[in-house]
Parts: sequence; C-alpha cells; structure tokens
Amino acid sequence: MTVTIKDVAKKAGVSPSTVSRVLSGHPRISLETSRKVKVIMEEMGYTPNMMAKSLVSKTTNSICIILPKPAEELFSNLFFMELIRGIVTQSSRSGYDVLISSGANEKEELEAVSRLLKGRRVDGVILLYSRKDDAVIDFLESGGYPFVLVGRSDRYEDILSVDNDNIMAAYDATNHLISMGHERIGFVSGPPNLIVSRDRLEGYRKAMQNKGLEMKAEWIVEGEFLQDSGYRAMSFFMNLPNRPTALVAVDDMVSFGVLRGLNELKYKVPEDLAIVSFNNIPLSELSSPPISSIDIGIYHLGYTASQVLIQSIQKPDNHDGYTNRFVIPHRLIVRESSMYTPGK
Amino acid sequence: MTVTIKDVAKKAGVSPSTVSRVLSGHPRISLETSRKVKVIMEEMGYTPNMMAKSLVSKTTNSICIILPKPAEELFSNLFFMELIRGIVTQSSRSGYDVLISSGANEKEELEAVSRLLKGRRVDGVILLYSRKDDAVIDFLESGGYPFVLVGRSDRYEDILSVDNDNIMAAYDATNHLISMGHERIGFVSGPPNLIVSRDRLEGYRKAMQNKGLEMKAEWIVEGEFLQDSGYRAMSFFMNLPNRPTALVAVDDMVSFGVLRGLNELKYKVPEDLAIVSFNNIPLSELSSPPISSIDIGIYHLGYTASQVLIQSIQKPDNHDGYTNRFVIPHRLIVRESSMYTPGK
DNA sequence: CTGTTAGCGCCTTCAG
DNA sequence: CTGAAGGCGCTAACAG
Repeated sequence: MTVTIKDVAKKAGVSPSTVSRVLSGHPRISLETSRKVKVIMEEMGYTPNMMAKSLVSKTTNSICIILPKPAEELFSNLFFMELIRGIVTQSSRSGYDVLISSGANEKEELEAVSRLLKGRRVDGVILLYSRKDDAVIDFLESGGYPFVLVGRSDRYEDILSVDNDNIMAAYDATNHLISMGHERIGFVSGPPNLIVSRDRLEGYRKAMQNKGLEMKAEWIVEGEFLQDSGYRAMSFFMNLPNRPTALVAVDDMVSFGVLRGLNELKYKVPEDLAIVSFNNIPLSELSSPPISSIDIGIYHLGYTASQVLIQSIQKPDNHDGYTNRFVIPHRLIVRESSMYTPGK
Repeated sequence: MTVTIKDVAKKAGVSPSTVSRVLSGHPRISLETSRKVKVIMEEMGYTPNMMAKSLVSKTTNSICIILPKPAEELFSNLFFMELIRGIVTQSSRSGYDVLISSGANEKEELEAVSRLLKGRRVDGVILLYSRKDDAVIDFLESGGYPFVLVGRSDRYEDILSVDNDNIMAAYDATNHLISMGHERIGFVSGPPNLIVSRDRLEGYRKAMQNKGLEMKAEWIVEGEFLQDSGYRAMSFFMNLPNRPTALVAVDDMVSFGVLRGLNELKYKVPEDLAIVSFNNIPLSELSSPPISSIDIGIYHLGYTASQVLIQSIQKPDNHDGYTNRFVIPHRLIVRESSMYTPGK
C-alpha cells in the first residue's frame, strides 16, 4: 500500500541511500540519476514517512499551542482564533505543523506539554496566555525546551515573548481623549491578575499624570473582558456626582456593554460619554456609533510568535541578548465614539 | 538526556521487552516485575517516544482539521473556534492530538492533507466545511482514509458526516414567527453555493407553504453571513410597499446588521419587524433587544465529529449502514426580538 | 558519485 | 513468564 524509499530504489535500480540523497538534495549525485529517481517517485506517489524521519532526525517539524481552558468567552474566542490563524499561517509557510492541545486544568496542561515535548512529538510550544506562577513555564524553562509566550511574564525577564506595549497603548488611548478636550476620564479594567489589565491601567495613569489631570479612585473600575462589566461600570459611572465625560475600556466587548447601557438610559455617545477601547474587533467598526479602538494586531502577534519560536528551534544558540522580547505595534483607530469635544 | 526503554530495562535489571510489556499492559507478566519496572520508569521520568511508537504501530493517535482559508470573517472565527474547542476537548479525552492545517487555496489544502495522511502523520481528517465538488473529499474517498465532514455533501451520500437538520431548523424558526401571528415573513439567506444556505431557505419555504402563506420573491434576499448583508436587506425590505412584519435571517450577524439599520431609521424591534436568526452566538443574548436564535450546538457539532472520526479510525469495519450521518439537535431560543404579535 | 552498514526507539514474533 | 532477534522507514556514517 504505502510506497517507501526501498520500493522506489528497487524500481529505479539504485540503492535506497541514493533515493534518500535525492530526497534531501544532496550535492554529490549525478543529475541523471537524480532525475530518473524523481520521476519514479512521482510515478509511484511516494510520500516520506514523517514518523520515520522524525525518529532519526530527532525533530518533528511541528509546534504546539496550548489552549487555555477558560476560553469560553466571546472575547477569548475571537482573540484566540485570530491568534491561531496567524500562527498556523506562518507555521505552514515555514513548513511546520501546528498541534493544538488543551487541558481541563493546569495539571492536565502540564501533562500534555510534558508528553508532547518529552515524547518528541513537537519541537516547541507557544503559550497563549500569561498567568502568574505558571508551572508549565517552569517545566519548559528547566527542561530547556524552545517556547514563546504571547504576552509577558513578570517572573522571568528574559523569556522569549511576543507582546504589545500595552502601557503605551493605553497611554495613547487616554491621550487621545485628553487631546479631544476631556479632563474627567474613567477606566474600565480587566481582571487584576492579568498582566495586560495592569499594563493598560498603568498607561492610563501615566497619561493622566502627565497632563496633571485628577484621577479619582472611583473612576477606575475592575471587571472582566465582557459586555457585562461594561454595563455595570456604566451605571456606576453615570450615577457619580461629577461623572467622567470619557472612558477608556480594556476591551471592545466592555464598550459594547457600556453602549448598551447608555442606549437604554437614552444617553448619547460620544456626546454624553466618549469611549475608546482595545482590540479593534470587527464588530467595533460596525456598531452604532462605531467605536474608537486600539488595534493590537492579534494576527500579527500570532504570526510573530510562530516565527520567533521556529527561529529559536532552528538555531537555539543566540538565546540571549536583548532580542528576546518582541513588541507588536498598536495603532489607534479613531471612530465616532470619541469624536466629540465636551462643552462644545 | 532522553530516557528510553533500554535505559529503564538496564536499571531494572530486566530485558527491554519486559519493560515494553509492562508498558502495554501485557497479561503474561509477573506482578512483582511489573511493579518494580513501573517504579523505575517513574523515577527516571520515562516518556515513550511517540515517533518510534507510531513508526511500528502505523498509527499516530492524532487527527487533523483543515481550516478553510476564507475564515477571515467574524462569524467564521466564532463558529470555527467553537467547533475547534469541541473537537480538541473530545479528542484529548480519547487520547488523540489535533493538528491544524490550512492552505492558501484548494490545491495547497489538498497537498497538506495528502502529505499528512500519506506521510502517516495523522490517522484521519475532519473537514470543517461543505464545498461543492471538493478535490479533498475525492482524495480522501479514493484513498480510503478515515474522515468526517462537518456539514453535508450533496455529491457523496454515504460519507461520514455531522450536521444539523437545517431544513427543520429553518422550518421551526419560521413556524415560530407564524405562530406569533405573522403572515408576511422575509428571509435573508447566505451565499447560495453553501449547502447550509440552501437547506435553511428550503425550511423557510416549507413552513410558509405548509400554512398556505404567500411567498413573494422579493421577500427573499441572498447575502453573506455578515452584518452588512443584514443592513442592506433591511433597507430593501423596509422600502417594500407591503413589507414583511417579520424576518428569518440565516445568521445572527445578519440580524445585527438589520438591527443596526432599523435603529438608525427609528424602527422598533420587534414591533415594526420581528427577527429570528441562527447560531445563537453569545452576543445575540446581549444585544438590545436580545435576538431570538436557533442554537445549532456548534461545540457539540465539533465534539461529535471528533468522536465519530476516532471511532471510525479504531474500527473501520462498519462503515456502511445508515449510521453515517449524524444530526445534532437544534433548539429555538425565544427572546425579545420575536415576542410580538402584529396588529396588536 | 554510489552502495553498504548501522542504528533512531519501539513492538512483535519466536524461542526458551 | 522472560529474553533475543528482527524490522517499522529513514538518515548518516563509512567504504568504495
């Protein structure tokens, strides 16, 4: 059934090694033999057995990504799918296959990663999250396995990672509102244990401080990356005696929640409350009004992560120096939701 | 570095075959030896080399899914991610790994599938789409490879496939509107070359015919699975002299477009136009008003596809009979967007 | 330039 | 119940 090198060799009247050499583009081989063998391979429909190849080369030409379990939210789905698309596209361009794995909990994840790596089924791993104190990272670090983190680790400084400059991004978002004339600006953050939430909050703080604007504690609300958080934050803000005229939200989903609430209460955007948020999901362009958003280049994030990982697999030497942290540029997309100067 | 069976055997003072037998749970082996070997394996951190295993067993314990390239739309992202989650979860429960692949075009897809299957890197394939006249399906069929289709093929009748009963689903959706008292009901379809669009349109037709309701040609509009289609369909419908009082849309995204347009024109939902659509994405519950939607069990679709495929890999015998087409149940979630009886 | 040989790590006979 | 031997398909020496 399956055609092997041996079969091809027999039919071509040469030795298996010769066929193998043709396959690997070995230099010292006669043009004629090479051509002949190639034709026969084509004829017989030869496809190399990856397993056998991997066994001897000790390399699999595949990487794996670990899907965090609580990827049940809409936001996560959009985000991860986009990331995966970037990863898969770049990987297949580099001739690598992508294996997806997941575990019900951290222990299972660790088992999966360990099995895949120690069992030599994949050459490296892309971690799609930045949890604190992650056992998987410890395992990968101590085992010396190639891996890259999408996001950043606050524990390991020199880990290979691909991230946005979220501080700067939030700084830009906030500054945009300030430059539109806003002075009372609120911030709806994400879960405080996520580094991305903390970074964005810090960027907001920096921008406010930089312009000497007041930052009331009640203008900062923590929530999830979900509509609901926006909804709740909105009703909280709008009931404040001296309420903000603008808002930075940690995710577009949150903005939708805010929008929905504002809509119900007959408030107008951006007149009553201007909004800027993050991630620039397709829907943000299409909502009414369209939402200003920071595009963080999710696809690009994935694409680069894959590129960086595969590079580090192929030449594991230069794993030091200052090139370990890759920053994907962001850009602010200004839309209707922030196009208003208060008091005008 | 890597621990092999041989290493374990040496340390345990037994032969490699014995270790191998312990590993595979071979019956004829003394309890004592077995225990001793297990302890040593644990100690040394032995992990079987998958490649070597695969090479001899001619089975890889992994399957692959082909990501269609034009998965650039929001809808697709949500849909596919949910599908993938179902697939990955079930696969890892069955001890299978999932490989994701994609190609820039059909030719590349075919090459990828061929390479993976003929190169014995995966045991089977899940196809995430139902295109017409697909070369990949031809290849899989003629090669006798295990595969399952999410959706259905109109060319091959007895292919392993997992799908909804989309005709019935659309029938139910339409009937719901009829039972609310609507008589002029429009339909916004998807691309006509997708089987799912055609099935849903047929279900709508059946329901209308069944009740003897008039079906004007202008009440049926074809579009994409996108907001934009909804937006355009809406403005078309609302300008009709005797416009529909209700609408079935082929996807929730389309409903959002309709909603947005209606909103801009100050029409009210469901009073001016009632809406039901498909897929029940998380956002449909949270929009204002919440949209009635047919939940098609996307996760379940993926979960079942994986299950069915792995079954067919493990016992390829009973590949005939009437059990080849699996139908995932749908259910109508009634929300505000359809809770209105016209003329009331 | 080409053929022969020896494994990669594992499983499966075949003998004890 | 256990050990030895052979081979899965391929690559990498080593000899010509």
